[in-house]
Amino acid sequence: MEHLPGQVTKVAVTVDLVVLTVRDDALCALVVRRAVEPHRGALALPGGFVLDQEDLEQAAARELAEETGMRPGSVHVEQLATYGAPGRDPRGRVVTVAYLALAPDLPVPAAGSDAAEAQWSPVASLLADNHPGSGIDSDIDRDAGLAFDHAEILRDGIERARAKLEYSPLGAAFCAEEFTVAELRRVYEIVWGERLDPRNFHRKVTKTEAFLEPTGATTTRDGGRPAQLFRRGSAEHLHPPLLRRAP
Amino acid sequence: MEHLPGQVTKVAVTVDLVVLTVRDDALCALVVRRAVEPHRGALALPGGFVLDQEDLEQAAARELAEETGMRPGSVHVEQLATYGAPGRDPRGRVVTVAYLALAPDLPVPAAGSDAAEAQWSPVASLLADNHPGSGIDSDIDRDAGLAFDHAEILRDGIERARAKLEYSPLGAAFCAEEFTVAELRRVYEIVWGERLDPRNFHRKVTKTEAFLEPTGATTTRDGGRPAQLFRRGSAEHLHPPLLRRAP
DNA sequence: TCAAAAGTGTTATGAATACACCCATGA
DNA sequence: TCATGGGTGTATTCATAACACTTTTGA
Repeated sequence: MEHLPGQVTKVAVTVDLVVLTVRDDALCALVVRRAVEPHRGALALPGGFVLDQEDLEQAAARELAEETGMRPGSVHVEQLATYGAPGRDPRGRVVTVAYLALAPDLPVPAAGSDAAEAQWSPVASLLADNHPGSGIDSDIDRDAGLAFDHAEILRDGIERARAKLEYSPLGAAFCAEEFTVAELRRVYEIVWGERLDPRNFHRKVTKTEAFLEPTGATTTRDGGRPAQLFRRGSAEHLHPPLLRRAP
Repeated sequence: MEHLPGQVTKVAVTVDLVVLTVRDDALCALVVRRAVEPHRGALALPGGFVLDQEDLEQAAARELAEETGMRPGSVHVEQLATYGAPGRDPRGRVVTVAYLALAPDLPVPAAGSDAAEAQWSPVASLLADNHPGSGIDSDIDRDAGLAFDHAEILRDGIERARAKLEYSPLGAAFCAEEFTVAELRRVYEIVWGERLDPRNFHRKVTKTEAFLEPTGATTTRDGGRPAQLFRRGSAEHLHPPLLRRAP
């Protein structure tokens, strides 16, 4: 069945994951410390090569499980974009398909995985104008920013997540199975870096059909008067959208 | 410099183009008739293999020029998504990075290109439930729907275009360099398949800062009272967005 | 003079904002 | 009883929807 023209360039394909969560009042991404060259010692997005006979989506789910121990069930995963500049990997031509994952703040069940220690890191510090790690000279890349073009990928992932909160119910993907309106609001505030009025937010998300599904239970874990607990509703879109100040 | 692990699967990478325009009151896509197997005789999206040392964006621009003769300047191109299911090309593992292009209704300057005849075709007929062309038995695939998974790619491209009209000034990418408000409105109406109030639409697009740039000239080509001609403005976003009925 | 489309004005409706206020709990 | 956050009510502002009406052309 192999009838591809012989001169066709063949390239290695990887998937890379932008796994975001909200944690300690900051938007955080999952990163691993690279154990091998290139960019050994530098931080990078988790990812790896796509296997033979493996779908891209599958590869992303597998890497997510392998490198972070997360169960696909509790995490939203969607394709982000593909990066294929010829020089992006010094080892040769590598095209990477980036995926965006939104996860609740579970303790990284890292232990047991064979990968380098995965850890949550605030995106602000990951992107704080470190030099894009083109560590050709130095032997080890510690503190040189994200490896490869992963800073660009992370930026794109964050922007996608921010935009999605406007018109989809995916903010809930950052919350536990059951959550209060205030917890969801804090997700919005942290992802957007913007204060929202608690009362108007409450009205918006509770009045929008099928956006939230009440569980009947309440909690006082946030202090004050008991708050209703909700699950994510069946709505796929938030219409009309909940807009940020100005994009 | 080649230090990729030897057992890494290498795959061929193509770019495929969803080139859309508005033409004869219908949303149309550019398709080519395949001259070689697989799916010989079937319609397919224009595209081709990414060359050695070529960026993905470059490859998309090159294919656009080669297969359709369009100049990049007059056409908006953006990455759409990547498709890599193991069985999507019978010749072997091929991952395709799809690009979305929005073009004005130029006569396809096809002549002179070495590719198969490119032609505009209404998307409604391209997607009218033909069997997804898995033409294993038949020798020639004429009238068997789009080749490969191109129907899925086309659907994704159309949905992206529809969504983008809501919050970006890209509707103008379907118009000539200079256009009237009514011409822009017809783009919206045809892409969305929905009637818009001419007067409210006029107000919305002309009052939004930097969305349209008046040229000073007028035209009567649409009949009736002369209409002002505009160019696309410098705005990158349309805020607040111009929403469809219900997504 | 008429049809046709451009463009303006006006009112009504609906949603977001801003904020006063009451409610229910733990400490 | 008091601090804390949950939740409701309401006036105001802003944007869109709906539509009457005037303007400017070609036929």
